[in-house]
Amino acid sequence: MRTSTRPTPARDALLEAACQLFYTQGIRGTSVDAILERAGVARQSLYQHFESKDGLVAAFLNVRDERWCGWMNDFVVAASDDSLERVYAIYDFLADWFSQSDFSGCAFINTAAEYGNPEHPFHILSSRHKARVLNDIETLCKAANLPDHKALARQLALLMEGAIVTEQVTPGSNAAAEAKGIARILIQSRSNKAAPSRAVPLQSRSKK
Amino acid sequence: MRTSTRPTPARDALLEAACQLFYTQGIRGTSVDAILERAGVARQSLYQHFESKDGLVAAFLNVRDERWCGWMNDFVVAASDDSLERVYAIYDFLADWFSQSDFSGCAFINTAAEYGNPEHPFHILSSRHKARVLNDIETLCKAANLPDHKALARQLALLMEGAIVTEQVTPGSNAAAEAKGIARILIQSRSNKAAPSRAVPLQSRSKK
DNA sequence: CTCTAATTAGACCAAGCGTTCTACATTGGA
DNA sequence: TCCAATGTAGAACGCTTGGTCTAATTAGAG
Repeated sequence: MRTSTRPTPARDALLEAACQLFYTQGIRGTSVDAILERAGVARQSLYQHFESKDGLVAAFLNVRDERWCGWMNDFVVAASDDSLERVYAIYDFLADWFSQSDFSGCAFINTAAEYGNPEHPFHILSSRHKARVLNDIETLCKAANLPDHKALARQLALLMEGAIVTEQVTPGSNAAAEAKGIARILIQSRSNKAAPSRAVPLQSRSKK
Repeated sequence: MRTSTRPTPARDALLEAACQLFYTQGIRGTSVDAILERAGVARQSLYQHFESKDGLVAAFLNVRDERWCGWMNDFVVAASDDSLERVYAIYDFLADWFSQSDFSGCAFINTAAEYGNPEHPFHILSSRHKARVLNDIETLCKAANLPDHKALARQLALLMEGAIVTEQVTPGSNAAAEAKGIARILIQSRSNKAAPSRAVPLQSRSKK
């Protein structure tokens, strides 16, 4: 019998249970039995749709990547029409995320922590996800006409990581607001630097 | 038979093996057997000196906390006599750490990732460690006479976390230098803010 | 020497793990 | 109606896990 990749009720339930459990309990901390119970699905169904537990993990990481990037992009687009405000909205998105009751840090940071070897397939998926996020942030910075947008995006991404783990290790530390404050300083200092004259420009570069 | 807490060759070997393996492979990813083999010690010795695997984990987290903070403080003290330079040296310490062949991120971030529940004893130890680190950074900022040193320390700590996970998930990303660059901007922007006049001060605050 | 504590080697155990297998029920199109 | 796909329930397998037990050996202090 071959493992089918087509979506079906059982497959969906498994993937959904996997998303919740792998994220909140960790991968090694989640047993196949726990997933089956949560999904309310027979043992055989798992191995009908996925090669193994590891196959289910890979599927989880892929949908998590897709969904998370979608959440962030949807949020910043909904947050404002102004492209600079959208950059700042990244950190409002974080604050929103952190306040969710099942927030357990970044699934990909956690996965990279569990599978420390950078050659491990799961670790590779994690760094690929981070590359995509960086790319999305670059796009936002470019849209806002921010100078040196690639370097800025790297800085903003680092702030994001810092906020995520700070809030994870020490919940309630308001790390999203902290990161947003730093981002503001970075962006303002960059705008100043880009100004041709030695004096601080009095009018702001963006329209509104 | 009672578990002895006094240091002895076998106990030391166990703790050392635990430090290496728990750090690089994760806690759940390290079996008792693997520790015994690495320590070159009999099974019984483990349970003579530690209540259980979890007891050994707790011991590991405590010595890791002690050692890591010691490493950082020793590094910044050795780096310079100038108290401001010592603040910046935090990120040189990170670069040094990242370049070590067994670098696997922060043991405490990893532990908090593995044990997501904030009530879990290991998670609590992790956030306690981060509180100590924050305190050490505060002390450095205060020594450098930096205005609003507690708030600044929080920012610098967030940068540190960001650098650590960035380098962990994506090795070779030069995250320590990136974080140091941001720290420089933060500190300079703070110094400007503290200056009484509207103009940018021309002479630097530190002597060298 | 002798007592005591530390250590060793390895069998052993119950529980959990991921995985496979068998057997049966449901269902929807050809 | 029949077929094939999809599902269920649950036993079973082989391996690993953390932890216990027994018995023998080592080594330092009085």
